[in-house]
Amino acid sequence: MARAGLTTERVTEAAADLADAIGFENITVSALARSFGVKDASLYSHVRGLKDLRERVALLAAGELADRIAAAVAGRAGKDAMVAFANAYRDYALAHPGRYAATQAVQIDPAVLAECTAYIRTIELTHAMLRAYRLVEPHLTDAGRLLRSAFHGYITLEANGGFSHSRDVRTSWERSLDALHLVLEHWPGNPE
Amino acid sequence: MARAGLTTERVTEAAADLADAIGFENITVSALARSFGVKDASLYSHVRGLKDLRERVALLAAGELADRIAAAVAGRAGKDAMVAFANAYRDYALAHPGRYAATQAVQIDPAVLAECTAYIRTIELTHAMLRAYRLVEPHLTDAGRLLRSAFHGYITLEANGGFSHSRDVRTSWERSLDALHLVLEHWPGNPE
DNA sequence: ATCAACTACCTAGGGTCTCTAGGAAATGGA
DNA sequence: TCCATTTCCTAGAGACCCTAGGTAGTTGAT
Repeated sequence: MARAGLTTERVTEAAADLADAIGFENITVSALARSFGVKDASLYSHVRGLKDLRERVALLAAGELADRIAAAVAGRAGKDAMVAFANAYRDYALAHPGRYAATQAVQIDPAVLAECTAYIRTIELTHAMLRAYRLVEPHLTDAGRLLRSAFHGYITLEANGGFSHSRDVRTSWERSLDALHLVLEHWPGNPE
Repeated sequence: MARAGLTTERVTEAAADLADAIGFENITVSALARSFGVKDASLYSHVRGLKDLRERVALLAAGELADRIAAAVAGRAGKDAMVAFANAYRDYALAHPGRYAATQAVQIDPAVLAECTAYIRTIELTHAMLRAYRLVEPHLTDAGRLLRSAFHGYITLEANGGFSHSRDVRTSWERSLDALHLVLEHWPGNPE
């Protein structure tokens, strides 16, 4: 009886790959076990259950996303940083739809979330990226929320076919980034 | 054997209510049957299956949402219309989280979508609402996409607890609408 | 009022999935 | 080599989706 060499990490990563392939909401313990050539029950030694598995995929993806963003914004400032942030975000989501869906679809246990820094890092990176725009609180928070909303919303709608095919999405996205840059420079109520 | 009086419409509506109560992704044929005091198999006379049921809920919700938006923007123009649109959208999503999730989570069969006007109406309403800003194509399309993205993203993040609790979301939302109004008035590349 | 046609709902059952309990086989260190 | 640990197994309960085919309630025509 040769062993498959399962570990929590390997199972999580395989689940993430599976999610990218067939959609996050379609991953099952059974399908994952099949992909390892192993019985369902075997996975329960490495993962508490489906919910736990999904949570792990979400945390994995959040970490990867934060890494990509961090690499993209490093050494940049102002509009340059904003565009790099946005594109890193969008590229990751389009390249890894299942992983990205995980970051959004999972309601993370607050206790787990406090221990994991991936989500917090993304927010911190957002604030750092906004630094050059010299926004003061509460405008900094408001602008950060709008930016993340716009990024997330755009990618979700794009991935779900919410845009008609009449206009190239890439170009449209870039024009939206121009618009967001403009509004960050002239945020209503923020002292010049 | 008293009858429950099931019809396709009543089943769909009950499913939508159930979705609002326990979450769209948690609705099951079994649970729905239980809520009617009926066996699972009985529902299959009215609905082809779970996929069909979810699709019907999505179309129901899309229609309701379009109605709310239409009522909100009627007789308004400019920023007034934009804010009314945004608030109608957000209020509906927060009041009916399951229904709203349905409009996003379901990949509608293109053939069905062509017959149903609800989704198209929302896009048309967006363009009508933007009329006062005198955007010319392709800026009109780009701005419409950014707006819908921002609305959708904001609501999704808010509903999933994506915002820390340090700043009031309602106020933050209103400042974001101010910002979006500003950018619509000065859309980059659009002739004044 | 009765009978036929239709519809609403049923029972029965197969298949997939989650998850638990407890057992056997591979692995690594003493 | 033998023991403890870990890895993977079999067995089985319970939930869910869905089909096939049967029964009972309702409706309309006669």
